[in-house]
Amino acid sequence: MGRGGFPAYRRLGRRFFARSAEELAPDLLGCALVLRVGGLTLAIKLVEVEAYLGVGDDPASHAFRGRTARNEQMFATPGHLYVYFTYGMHYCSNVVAEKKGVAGAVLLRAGEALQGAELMGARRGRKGVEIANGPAKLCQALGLDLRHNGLDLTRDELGIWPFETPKRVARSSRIGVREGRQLRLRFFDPDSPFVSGKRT
DNA sequence: CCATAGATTGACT
DNA sequence: GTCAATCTATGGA
Repeated sequence: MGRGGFPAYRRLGRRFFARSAEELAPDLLGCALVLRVGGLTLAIKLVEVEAYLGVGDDPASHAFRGRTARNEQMFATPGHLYVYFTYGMHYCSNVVAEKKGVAGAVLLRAGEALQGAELMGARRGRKGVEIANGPAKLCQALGLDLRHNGLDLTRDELGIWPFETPKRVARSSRIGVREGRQLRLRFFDPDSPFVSGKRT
């Protein structure tokens, strides 16, 4: 049995992820992202995510111009993990949505440490809200990089569990994107202090 | 508080 | 060659 209150039978399965990124994104808020490695459990409650759409639908999406080596996982079976490297030094992670062959993903932007805060804080050189209030910070806290690209969140060492339901869900345009600003595909818990910087 | 520069590499045009 | 789904330090109000 999983220690830390994340038993296998409660883990989110394929069906939960198999829908559009825009539908999936808000339902990920309040869920726990759990990594089990070396007998250790790290858990983060998701408080901010962004949906990225498929080919030709969303100029800010890595999949906008079609399939490439980098964005391959955006077309994978739903429930997989898409990790990309950016700005020469950072990793960001996404949950794959839609159905196999159709691109769509949800960027994990920010969360609150639930378990393993000491280790994650040490990795980040920060504490409290600074542990995972940004997509690259969240990856650094969990130690996620390209080795984790393509993991199956329904079976592998990283998974997602229902944890709590946010009282409210707010919606805004996405952060750090130039095009596609009219698409309001950022979802966050407006009552959480653990969201990243701006909150328009 | 806010604004801005620099870091640093690979993917894509 | 250009620039990115970012973060941090620093400098000024």
